[in-house]
Amino acid sequence: MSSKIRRSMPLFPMGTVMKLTDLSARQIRYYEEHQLIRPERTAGNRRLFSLYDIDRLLEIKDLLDEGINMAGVKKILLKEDEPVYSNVKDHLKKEKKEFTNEEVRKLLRRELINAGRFHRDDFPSGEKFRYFH
DNA sequence: TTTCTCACA
DNA sequence: TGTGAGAA
Repeated sequence: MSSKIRRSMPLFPMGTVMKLTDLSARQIRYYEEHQLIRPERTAGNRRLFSLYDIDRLLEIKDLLDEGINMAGVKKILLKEDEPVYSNVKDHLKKEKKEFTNEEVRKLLRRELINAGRFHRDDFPSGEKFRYFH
């Protein structure tokens, strides 16, 4: 899936992100210090944010509005950064094992099934796949 | 003009 | 978190 790549594409400068998220440059840079976002840099050291970064910033803002402090926000968002098998390829890589076409199809099917149980907050520990948004 | 880093009456 | 200085 290339949409994932496109979401991570560095596109927007600070000013645009400030308007889009209604956050101050100070806040945005502060969240970056806390590893909540990882914007790229231009040759001139200017930050370039991706759609994914903007989405993260909006989530941070929501969590903060809900009264959660930075420590809490970090715990929640960094948790999502844990090795997550967002696609079969990553899963295969993690397994260090060759999969037959049939096994790949099984994984894909399971992935689609899981994708369906979207806004259901039941993620048993040990769950191989997790989805957000 | 915009954004960056650094620092704090 | 805000804000201002000095640089790029």
